Amino acid sequence: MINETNEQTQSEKILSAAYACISTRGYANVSMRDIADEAEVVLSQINYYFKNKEGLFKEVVRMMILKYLKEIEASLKQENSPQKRAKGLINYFKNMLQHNPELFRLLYDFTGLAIWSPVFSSLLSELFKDLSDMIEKYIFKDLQLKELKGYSTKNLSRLILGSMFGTGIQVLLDQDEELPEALNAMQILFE
Amino acid sequence: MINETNEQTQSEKILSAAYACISTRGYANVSMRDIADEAEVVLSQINYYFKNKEGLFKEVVRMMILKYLKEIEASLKQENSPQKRAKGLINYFKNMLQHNPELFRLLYDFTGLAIWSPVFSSLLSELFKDLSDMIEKYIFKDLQLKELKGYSTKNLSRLILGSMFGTGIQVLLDQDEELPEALNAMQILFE
DNA sequence: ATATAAATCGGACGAACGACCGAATTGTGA
DNA sequence: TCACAATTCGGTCGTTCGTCCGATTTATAT
Repeated sequence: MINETNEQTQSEKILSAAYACISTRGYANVSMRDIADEAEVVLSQINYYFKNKEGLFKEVVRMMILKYLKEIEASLKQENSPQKRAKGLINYFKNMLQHNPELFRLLYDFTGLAIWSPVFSSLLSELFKDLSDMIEKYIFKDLQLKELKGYSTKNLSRLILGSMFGTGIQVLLDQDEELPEALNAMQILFE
Repeated sequence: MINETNEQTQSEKILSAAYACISTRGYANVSMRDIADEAEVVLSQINYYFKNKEGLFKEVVRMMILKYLKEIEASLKQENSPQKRAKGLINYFKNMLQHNPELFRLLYDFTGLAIWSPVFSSLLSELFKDLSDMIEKYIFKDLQLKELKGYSTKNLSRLILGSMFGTGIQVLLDQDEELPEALNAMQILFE
């Protein structure tokens, strides 16, 4: 009997454990022994399934990327008007920061890793591009040009993505409970 | 003869070397031996002057914080109108990303460290607050309320700071030379 | 049932790390 | 000049890390 439906394979257990460890403690503070323990698996199993630490981390990044792309597209296509879609995106981010900050920490952490490692920089760079394209597609496609005030929708999308990211990290660092409301101000672009 | 003007003391040499190493290779990829070599100093000297690795890194962070506060305030007070000051701030950021990306990398790196370490989170959290207050003071103080469209100047300042930070990291990851222009779109807030 | 492959296991390796120590050297004040 | 403190130096200690290996167990196909 292979792969009973409600049971995780070894490699899945490892991947889940790695995801959990890194998102709660940071990639720099997690060892392969930590992950093996969390997965209830012997250390050498990680090398068996993922070759080395970088191979495992790459899979975790891929997992995270899929999660972001899926969730954000879902939050964007819920509504119809550009304004409502922007609001939906903002709410998704505020919600994540409040109830699932680990996911945002993971993004920040791996983006930091990507700064110094070419292997990860291409992965993360693509994620930011995909997210920006998604914002452009769902929010700006239907807008009349006059509302863009001379700025390209590509740049505006990058700016919106950047403002969410940059505000998010401030929320994470600051215990001020009002800070997430700063994200609302992004709607000023559509008024 | 103590501390000849054009000569660095040992602790200054160590601090400069640490700054250089971390800003070009990331704090996670730099060892105390690397820093000692760069500073042309024996390893144990670092412990003598800074006690331990954390003590040294804290001083580097303090150094970086002063640099940011000083340079950004200078770029803000150059102009007089809120619009021009915003433009000056944007230009400072674009300039830094192009000619001194190490400085931005340093900020991103230590902010990432701050996520997981309480010691650094208070330092970085204060920096973001100070920068946000600075933006509020220099850009929004003179603006009429009607231009704020119901959003608090505090939140708008956080959003502006966040959009620069979040756009900056995208610029760093992406080799697209047009991307820094996305920062210009921030001026849409003042039109 | 048997041979072969896949998976699991415990353990060991060399390398790198931060911290620390005692000795040697240099500087300072009486 | 001398005693004492500050500084500099080379080296070592214990720990942790990622990787790798050989042996054992389990699954698969003939």
